[in-house]
Amino acid sequence: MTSAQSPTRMPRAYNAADVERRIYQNWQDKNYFHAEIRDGEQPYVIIMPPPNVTGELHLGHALEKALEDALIRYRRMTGRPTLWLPGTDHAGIATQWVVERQLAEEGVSRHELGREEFIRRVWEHVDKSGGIIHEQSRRLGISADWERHKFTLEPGPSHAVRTTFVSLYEKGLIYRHERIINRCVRCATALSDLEVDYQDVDGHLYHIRYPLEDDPEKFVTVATTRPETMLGDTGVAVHPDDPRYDGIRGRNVVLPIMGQVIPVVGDEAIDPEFGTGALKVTPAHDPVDFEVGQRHRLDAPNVIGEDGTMTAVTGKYMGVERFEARRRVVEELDSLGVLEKVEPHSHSVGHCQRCATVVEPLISMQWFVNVGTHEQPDSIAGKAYRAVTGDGVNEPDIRIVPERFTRVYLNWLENIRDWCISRQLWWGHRIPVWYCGPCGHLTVAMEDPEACEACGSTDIRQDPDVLDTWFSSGLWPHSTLGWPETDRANNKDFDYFFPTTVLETGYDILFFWVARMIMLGIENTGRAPFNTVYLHGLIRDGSGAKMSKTRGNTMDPLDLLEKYGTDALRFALTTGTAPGNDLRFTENRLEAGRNYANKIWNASRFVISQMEGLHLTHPELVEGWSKVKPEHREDRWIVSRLDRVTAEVNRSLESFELGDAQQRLHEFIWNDYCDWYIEMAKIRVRNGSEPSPLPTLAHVLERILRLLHPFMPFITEEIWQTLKSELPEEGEAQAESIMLAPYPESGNRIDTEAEEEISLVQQAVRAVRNTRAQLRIPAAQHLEALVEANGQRAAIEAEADLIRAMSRVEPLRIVSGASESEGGNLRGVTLVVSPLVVRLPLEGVVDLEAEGERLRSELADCVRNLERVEKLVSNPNFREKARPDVVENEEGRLAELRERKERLDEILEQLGR
RNA sequence: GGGUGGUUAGCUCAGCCGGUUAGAGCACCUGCUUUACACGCAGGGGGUCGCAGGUUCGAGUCCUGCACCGCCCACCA
Repeated sequence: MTSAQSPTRMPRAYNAADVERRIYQNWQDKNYFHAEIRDGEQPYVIIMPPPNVTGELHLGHALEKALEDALIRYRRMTGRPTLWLPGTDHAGIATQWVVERQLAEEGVSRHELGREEFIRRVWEHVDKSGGIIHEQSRRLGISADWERHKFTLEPGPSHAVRTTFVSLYEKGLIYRHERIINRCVRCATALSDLEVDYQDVDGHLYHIRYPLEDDPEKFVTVATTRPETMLGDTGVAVHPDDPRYDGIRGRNVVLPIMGQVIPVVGDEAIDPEFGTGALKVTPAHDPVDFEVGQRHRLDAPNVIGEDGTMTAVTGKYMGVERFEARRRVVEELDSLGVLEKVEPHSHSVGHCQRCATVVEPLISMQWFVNVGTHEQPDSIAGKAYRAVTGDGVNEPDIRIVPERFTRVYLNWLENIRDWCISRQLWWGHRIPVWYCGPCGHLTVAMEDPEACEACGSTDIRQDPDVLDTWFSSGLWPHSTLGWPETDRANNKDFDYFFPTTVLETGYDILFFWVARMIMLGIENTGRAPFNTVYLHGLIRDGSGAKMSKTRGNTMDPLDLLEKYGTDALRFALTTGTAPGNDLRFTENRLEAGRNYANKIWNASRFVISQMEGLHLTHPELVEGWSKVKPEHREDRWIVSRLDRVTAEVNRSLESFELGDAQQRLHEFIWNDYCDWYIEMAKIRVRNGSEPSPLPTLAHVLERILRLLHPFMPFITEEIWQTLKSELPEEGEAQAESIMLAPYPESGNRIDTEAEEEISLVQQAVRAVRNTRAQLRIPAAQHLEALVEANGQRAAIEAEADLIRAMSRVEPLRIVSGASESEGGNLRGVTLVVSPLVVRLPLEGVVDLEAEGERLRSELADCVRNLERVEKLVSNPNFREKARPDVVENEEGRLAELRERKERLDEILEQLGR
């Protein structure tokens, strides 16, 4: 700790907890996250998916925020005006449910409380716990523009909701209609098709006999999974061509229990293969039956009420809960002798996404958005469709990453139906429609009306329903930016930041949210709300199961960042996965992240300790780093590698390949910089030889920190600030914060010659180390070595110190070729790193017979390869058709293999003597 | 039923437009208190890239078929 070279400022191990809060506070205090409008510059904008107001941070949020923050920090560093706008969703049904549950504990229902008081209670809850998730998000280090935070229920977004409703109503795209919809009897509201989850349930198929009206001895047997609905049957349907029912179609049957006379109709929708081929038609409680009923003008009495109990229509069953009714109806049918049989039957049953109650399809008056079909050019669905496909002339406005989700999106639109947007809830945006008592007119208005706009009566009453939460979320990219105010003088944000750049979210809400934003965004603004949809996958546990509280396999991101550090968590979430793919998450990944952070910390600690107090002023450190090419070969090598990786990382970030970018950086930092370059540099540092490697060490480290900053913001800032204090007070590294420093661009310093020469040195060093390990020669023991340079003499001589130190050979003799080394007592192990030959005089230690064996097998390998490449290169087809650079590559490889073979032949010949 | 993804080292996964001897992390084996780091260093083993055809000078990568696993959507009474 207190050794002479160890800097006192940096502890031995990186301790994330010590630095994160302080750094984040500083970023916030300095207002770095706030986006400024800079006219003439193209902004980069991401609107954050708004979490539920009562939600708490989970790993999915952490992943989403890590990805978005990386994109945002990267663009901010490239100098673009960058906005990341956070927000919160009121989450109608979810929030209402939370508060209702609290009330239930107090033994009160919301109805007892009344609407006004209930809403007051919800606000109370929201005020208390509403900000939690964003407080938690801050721990992730995210650079969102908190000043621009929006909540769906605050005036701006609410005004957008109202404007949209009124405008769609006036365009005839919102209508009220009686329709069969999904109702959750627990939540007491209608649900959209998307809010219903289907699960296979083991049930029964009941076969029931309906006697013919005019011949009671005969009957039609129907099969159903829901016998209680038979109370509402108004027909029986069979296939028009089903010969079993010839002579029965067109006649009537008598509905058991109820005694009603209902017709047998022929309908194409009936599958003769299923059950008995006869379907009992309950138009009010099944979507298929509803359609059949419509086609044959059958009545559709609701026999199950909105509360899930049987209605008055059912007579003695009135008020009986629907599943109890099922039991009793089956019993009664059995006692009547019309229950033919009961078979076990597995089928899919819809459940409320929120509370898992079995949904009840029933006929009800609801509000819908008319989305039209994808083929209609001017329909909502049609425009949303063409935003992604293009219109045949222009390029599409929206690109989806990864691309495969484009088909999924289009496929959904191809089958879309009108969207039920009314919810029988209290928490949300109230539907701005007033019904007139006397004249029945509907007043739909921006301002709450005092009187009916048609007859002037003040006897009006507002629709009690609220809008689907996704209706307001669907406006999010424009409503958060101040739409409908689009005039620049009044609203610069919308004018400047819309359309947004990237919409990043999980693929699981592609339909719920992304599609709705595209539909409503285009409808309202005439433009696609974003250019790119970037989708991430789901986080799963180690065995691939979805994480859920009920499964008990969740991990709390706050615990994890406490234990491993935020940067480690972010690294763990975003590395080693491709866009849109699910991620199996284990603590292993976190350990790897923590180790990585520690590695960077210690490499930096070493470099900084060497620099302390020296006040280096080398040109590399002062200005035009990208133009300065260092003198030393290994310096040129690491700088060349740096420029390569810089180019790759930039390219990967541009194309949303964040995992790729991280992997490349990781490899460069750990292998090239730490394992090789720092070790090489130490030799010169120890020898005190000039020029010092310190400027290059510092330069590359500084660049590494900036390259890595979007992914690991805390540790990079912490080290950067320390490093900066040792650097000259001018140049790229002198921003106040690393997050304001420019993102590195690749310079013009790729140096293939240095890369090849250093690669030779590395191979030679590896070969010697390998030999040591195999022969169990202690690392401390020096070995004599002779290198035949074969054309690389200048480079090898220049790097001799390095080879000596890294492979611990001493003395090291360098000769031009084999002829010079003959006669020496250097028989032992011969290593071929063509064109180099490295000889280790280990006669006696190594069995010459075995050594010959090893070399012969190496030769065999070489020859096999050589033959393959020779064949390829001499193939006229290849020369003609392959890209020139590929041909050149193969030719280079051929030369290399020939050289290698020559060396091996030579050595084997000597050995044979 | 429609759509879509996967099958690559013991495990988890990268591998973009087809082009060196297929990679990473973890795990495993051997050695190492080498003063940045044992959250480490050095070295090593391990893959006929699901199967069968085809296209191509060349296929993990493209096409067809098959097998198995997964996800989404759908009006399976």
